[in-house]
Amino acid sequence: MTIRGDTTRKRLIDATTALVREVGYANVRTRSIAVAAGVAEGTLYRHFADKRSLFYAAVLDRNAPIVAATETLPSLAGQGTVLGNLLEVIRNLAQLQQDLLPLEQAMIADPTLAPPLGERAQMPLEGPPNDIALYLAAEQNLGRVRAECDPTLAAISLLAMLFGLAVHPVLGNDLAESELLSASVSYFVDGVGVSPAQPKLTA
Amino acid sequence: MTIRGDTTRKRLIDATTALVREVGYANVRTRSIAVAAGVAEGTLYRHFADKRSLFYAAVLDRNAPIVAATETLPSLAGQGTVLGNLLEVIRNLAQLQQDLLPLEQAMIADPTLAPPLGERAQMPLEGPPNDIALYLAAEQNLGRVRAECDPTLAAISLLAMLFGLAVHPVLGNDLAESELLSASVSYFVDGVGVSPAQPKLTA
Amino acid sequence: MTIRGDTTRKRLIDATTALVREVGYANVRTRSIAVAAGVAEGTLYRHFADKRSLFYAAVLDRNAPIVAATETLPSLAGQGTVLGNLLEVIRNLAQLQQDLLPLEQAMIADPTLAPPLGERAQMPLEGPPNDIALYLAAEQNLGRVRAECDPTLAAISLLAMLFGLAVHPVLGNDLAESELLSASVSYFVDGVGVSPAQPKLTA
Amino acid sequence: MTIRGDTTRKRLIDATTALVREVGYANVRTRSIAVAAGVAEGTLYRHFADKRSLFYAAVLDRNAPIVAATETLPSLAGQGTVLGNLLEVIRNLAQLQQDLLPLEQAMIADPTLAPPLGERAQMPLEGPPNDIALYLAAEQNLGRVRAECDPTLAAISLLAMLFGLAVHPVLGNDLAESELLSASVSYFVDGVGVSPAQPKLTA
DNA sequence: AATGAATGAGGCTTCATTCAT
DNA sequence: TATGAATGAAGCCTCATTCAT
Repeated sequence: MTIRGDTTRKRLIDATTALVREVGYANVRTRSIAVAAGVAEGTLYRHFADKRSLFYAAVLDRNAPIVAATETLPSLAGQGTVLGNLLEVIRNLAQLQQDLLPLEQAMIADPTLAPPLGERAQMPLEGPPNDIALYLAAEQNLGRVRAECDPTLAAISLLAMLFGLAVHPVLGNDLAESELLSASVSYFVDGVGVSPAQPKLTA
Repeated sequence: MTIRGDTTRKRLIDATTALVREVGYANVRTRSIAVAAGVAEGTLYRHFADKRSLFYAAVLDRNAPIVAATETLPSLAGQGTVLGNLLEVIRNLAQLQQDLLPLEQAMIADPTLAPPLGERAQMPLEGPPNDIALYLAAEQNLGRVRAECDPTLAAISLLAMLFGLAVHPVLGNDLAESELLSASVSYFVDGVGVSPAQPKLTA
Repeated sequence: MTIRGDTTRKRLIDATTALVREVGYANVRTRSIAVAAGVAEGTLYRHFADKRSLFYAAVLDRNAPIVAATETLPSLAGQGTVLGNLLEVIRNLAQLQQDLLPLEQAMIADPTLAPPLGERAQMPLEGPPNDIALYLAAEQNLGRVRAECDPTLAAISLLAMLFGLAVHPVLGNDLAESELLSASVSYFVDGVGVSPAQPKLTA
Repeated sequence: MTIRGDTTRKRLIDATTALVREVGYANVRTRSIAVAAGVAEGTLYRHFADKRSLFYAAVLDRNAPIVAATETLPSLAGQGTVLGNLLEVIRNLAQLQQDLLPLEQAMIADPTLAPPLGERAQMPLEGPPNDIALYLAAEQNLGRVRAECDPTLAAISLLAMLFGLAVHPVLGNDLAESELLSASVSYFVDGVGVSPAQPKLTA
């Protein structure tokens, strides 16, 4: 592809992301995408096999920085506090998810959009759960995470909570900075209960 | 409505719910609904103004038992354990959500489906967050939930987690009975971290 | 189907036949068909799965009288003259082929239109070649057709000639009544050559 | 045209012929032609005004050898046998027609492809009917063809038969060598009938 | 109330052709 | 001359909805 071609491709992806966020995938028309991208409708099909493929390209495009953002998490084990480290990462993810979420939502709501096997590996959140699980395991070795905790299940729980919070429009759009998010992560790390039977001592 | 009419209405709703779960809202056709319900296409419009209304009726229909499922929770404060009480309720919700979730998903993914103002009050999960918050507050008064915990935020966190777990097809379909769910609730109550600065001893 | 439905179906088929003859299959638009039939475009798809199916239905519809036209031929063996009998049948076929030919042409020119296996048995000319072969065999038994003649090959030859004549716009549209047609059949029966080595005697 | 240009032109024509034979004219895309010819899509329009012109060029290209194939026929009058001479020519034509036929078919099936007036004169089979008619007339003078035979009509009949046989996929692809073809020509020359009223004895 | 044929707007996609490089 | 990205008109088909029966 030439520079011109790459530019067009990028504009199509950006237009798609923006439109999905605005009106939802089901209401995004190829016509609208073309108009928003400033190209002819037919041009879309020089760059993507069909509407669905463009949609995936958009998801993957947006996902890259998200995956990258959690890659460094495991190396932070032992530094700062567990809560601080997780909160930092989750905030990052929350921020980036703003773009990704509507796209991901559509995929969940419409089985037809199930990703082709070849691309599933790079789909959203493939990296983060793993990175978070690795981090929790590392902290577990250092005694800063409870021994009974299953790092994998815990990572899924945490991300599920983030997803749930992001989806439900309880608050405005500033989830990343919201008190709700930090409170949630705090509950995840420290729990809400007071369990006398479990004397949590020092690490 | 005659008896026959009520029956038809119910069959249309059930057919809708089933189809949404099977193929996703985006792929549910009024034709399919009519066929599944065993009526003619035109009949649908005798019972519902349009497809969207039928969809809402289905959501409300499925939401009722979910709302009921948490109603008794606040009265359980002080009995059993916090973890046990929450787990029981969450499992119930997970079970009941199987029908509702796909419908709710569609509503979130497609702005066009934003509920008409008149019906918004009865929309999903209006009851549960409140009931759970009431319960947590009651337990807080009893000293079984940490004082720093905000009952409302905590209730939202917990349900967000449930929602996230239910939506993402991480495991099989039996979330209600899964280890993942109980582990998640456990982390919510007890936390994953070992916080030296907070010697949880007193009640 | 109701009477109303059958009527619509017939009108669609007639419109298709007419349009194919006028502009060729490749240039027939579903829109044009609908307009010509006096129905909405969508109606077409209540009666036929797609454009191709409508096309087939039209072919089969037109083919029926053609097949019928040759069915009585074998029973004429021994009556009149061979030339007369064949000419009569061929003229009939030429007449009827006026509608069918453009449809058949399209099918030959476009491999995409190859008939589904289920319908192939009823495709054009399945009957005629057989009927003509039977007739020639019967005449052969009566000594009015040369013993060296292979009835099947001969039937194919004759129909091929008819097809070729019909396709090539050598003359106007009145092939059935043309001198060319009768001359051709005459050559087929009597030959153009004068072969001294083959003393054709009495029957 | 430079040498390169001529080569490209030839490759485009060959690619077109090959594609029409493989997938049918209706399914030949300018894109496919360009790919098959190993050039860019735009290049096609440097050598031909449009797709239709390329198509005609291909027809003419393939028609040349066919026209040539019958040129010597008239001079063979009186030599060998009438059947032998015609069979030889028809076999040649059958062989050569393999490329031309699909192209010609498309032209017949699609009125849109009616040749521009300027090129009509050189259209397919302009030579053969004439050559064959000349040959038959010459043989008629020699007494080897029946006096009642109209050479022009007979030539058309014979070629129509060839066309019909070639178009209909009755047998495999080797019509030129098939028994069907030789039998057909034989019927044309000697007839299938035994006509008592016409004692063919003299030359 | 029920039926199901008919409607028709509009979506996705194709593809011959153009044009800047 | 060649390239190939871009164009945009137009086709086939879908499907929620209407309406005569």
